[in-house]
Amino acid sequence: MDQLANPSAQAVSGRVTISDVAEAAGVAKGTVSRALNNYPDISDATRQRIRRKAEAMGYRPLAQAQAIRTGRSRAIGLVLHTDIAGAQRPFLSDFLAGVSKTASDASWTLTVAMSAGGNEMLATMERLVDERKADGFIVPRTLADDPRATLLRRLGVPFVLYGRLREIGDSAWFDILGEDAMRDAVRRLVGHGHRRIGFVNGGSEYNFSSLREQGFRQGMTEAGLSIDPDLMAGDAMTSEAGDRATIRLMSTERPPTAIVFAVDVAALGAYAAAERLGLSIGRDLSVISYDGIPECEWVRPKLTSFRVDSRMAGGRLAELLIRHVRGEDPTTLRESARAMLWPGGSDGPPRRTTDEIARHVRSGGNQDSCEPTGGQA
Amino acid sequence: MDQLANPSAQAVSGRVTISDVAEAAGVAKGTVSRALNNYPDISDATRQRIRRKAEAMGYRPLAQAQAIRTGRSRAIGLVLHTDIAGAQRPFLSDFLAGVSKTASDASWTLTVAMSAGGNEMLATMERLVDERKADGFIVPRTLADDPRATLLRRLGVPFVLYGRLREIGDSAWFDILGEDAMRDAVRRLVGHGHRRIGFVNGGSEYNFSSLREQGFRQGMTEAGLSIDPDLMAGDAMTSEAGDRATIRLMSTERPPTAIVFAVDVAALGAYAAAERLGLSIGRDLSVISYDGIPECEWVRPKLTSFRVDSRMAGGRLAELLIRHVRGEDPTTLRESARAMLWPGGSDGPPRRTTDEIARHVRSGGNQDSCEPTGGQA
DNA sequence: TGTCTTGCCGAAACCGGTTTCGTAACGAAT
DNA sequence: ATTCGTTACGAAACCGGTTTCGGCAAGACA
Repeated sequence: MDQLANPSAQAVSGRVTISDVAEAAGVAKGTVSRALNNYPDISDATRQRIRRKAEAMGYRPLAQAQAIRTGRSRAIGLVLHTDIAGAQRPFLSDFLAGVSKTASDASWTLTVAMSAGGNEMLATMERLVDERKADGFIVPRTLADDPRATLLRRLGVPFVLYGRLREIGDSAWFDILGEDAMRDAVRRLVGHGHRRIGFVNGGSEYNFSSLREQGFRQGMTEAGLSIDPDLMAGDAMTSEAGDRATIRLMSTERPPTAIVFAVDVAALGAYAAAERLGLSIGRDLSVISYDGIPECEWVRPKLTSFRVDSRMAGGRLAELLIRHVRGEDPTTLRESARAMLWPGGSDGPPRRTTDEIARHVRSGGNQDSCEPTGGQA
Repeated sequence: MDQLANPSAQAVSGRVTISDVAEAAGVAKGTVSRALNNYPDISDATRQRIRRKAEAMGYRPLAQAQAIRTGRSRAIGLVLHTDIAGAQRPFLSDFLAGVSKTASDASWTLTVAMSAGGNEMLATMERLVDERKADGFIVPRTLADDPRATLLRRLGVPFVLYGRLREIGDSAWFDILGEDAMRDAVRRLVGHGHRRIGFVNGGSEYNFSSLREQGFRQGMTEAGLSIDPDLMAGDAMTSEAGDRATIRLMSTERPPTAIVFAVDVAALGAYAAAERLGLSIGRDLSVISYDGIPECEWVRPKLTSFRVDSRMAGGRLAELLIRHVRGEDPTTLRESARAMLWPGGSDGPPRRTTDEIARHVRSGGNQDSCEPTGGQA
């Protein structure tokens, strides 16, 4: 007799409540709640009936109301740094797209906050938890020893790391295997014929830096190349730092013919450095980097880089977090993916020997900087 | 006798509730609520006493609980496009920083969603309202005739536009005066000595495009220059489109010596076009653009652009929205700001006449592309 | 056949707030 | 001294859910 719910019911009250469903189904509202939440003490027949009825009426529980009892509001928390100089900027849009798409498909929402790092960030997270605006967090840019993880563990709040801690513990995480990319970068350069290869790492506070260095070392070892400490630099998270590091490496007794960068923005600094040194990127100096920021496409020659699919990463992180909040064992919520090589014109066979480059640099460079700066159309 | 609240109370229950405050103050919880929400039927003495007590106990009302009665949860909604090719990417981080900083200072939070535009986006917004995850919206990238505004008006949900509608109505908005920037760009070029100046506009669906064109036209008129329809292009929202538009303008009978772009990404396309045509940006062809994306700094010569302070914009928008939700008249919630000139090396005095350029282009360009491509260190 | 489980559901308390309603106390007006 | 109107607050209903508690009926067991 009550095959179809009155569709106007929704229009009248503005929204279908659990009481509406209960009345329509002829049961108590507590029963509806338990039926929909899969309590074991509801018979399958009743559960199905209520479920169908709720569906037909377009009932969707109000997360807010659930939250005041359950403490959970189906919201993913994401707290970003305001300050890191452009570090996360390029990926942010894609990353958010991935997170929010997955979230909204699961009827979750995304609460975003920004803060200036340090204790302020921890306070922000605590406030979000306290106000029940976030059931759990995605923790981007994992540090080797991350205070955010420490805090969230203490609070008993679920979280998923984007990256891996030095001490993993029982945390859930998703990460891109930057170490594999660095190794493959070396392989590719060796394949071009390079023998002297430098490495410019990112900030040592990030755990990814040590992983990427490991990857670089593995690649060198595999190729039977020794690692010259003079050709190793670190803490380059800006183009200025990348510039300085490049200058340093190229000013050594026996400069490299190729440099692997752990971070794109640092690699961009190599372009400025090369310009001043009168070296041509892609010919005199090969560069391979990591991240795949859009600027790779703008510089000439285009920067060869391992591209990270930030959107996919965001999506995976969101799913892992939701499952964590729902109670799955975090140690089973771990995934990784690989970065994809995006070839530009910034790497290729060495056109000058180490000695030629060294001489050129020592002579002040720049005399023949007008030779075409490589790169295709 | 009860000077200081027992700080452990908070630790015990995990959170101070309104009942805790009521008990401590010796009043009914309804009284606390009314006192804190400035109901007129509470005496000043009582109000002060309760306020101080609440303060001392660190009471903060749970937005969720308030929401189920009031319908408002102190959350700003922001729905972004997933697809617009990188169009919003560079600003997003700063913009979010501005929004969330202002929001959190007012104890508000930010709910972010992304969707593929069109009806899906409208549905997303409606869902957020329905689930009380957003009390109002910031509407970025306002279209000339924006369906989001139509929807939100119909739903009676407050919103603030980032940009201006063609038909403003009674909407609240914040905007950067792109028209002033375009006018100033023309002035600057005229000051350099340019007489033939082209204009490449953004997408006609955006209202800012017609505003910026107005600004360009005003600048030209002011300088006593006529506007050649052959030197006007539009709908360039990508570097490819900017590339094509540049080629078209430079292939006319009497090509321009300078082009004003309404959008940075389009202006970046001019670099590729100039490369193929054998023209040197900043010498053969001056370019001024608008937005101030980070890529301006990476290209050579650096792109002269009017920089938008996205962080400030986000902050202002958040504040206007909060005030709107709190009941202020939206027609009083309107602000504008100016973009700031960020000079690069992409514009300067014309080094070649229109005719020389025309000859060069017709001859296939490219023979003397090796001349230093301008730009300082 | 009587009792003990067990399955299934209604009733009611509860979460942390807001809002309505009713009334005690007080001063002013009659 | 009544009556009346305010003022200021307590009590309780309410928002839309969840969860506890208890009881009825049917099946299991003795």
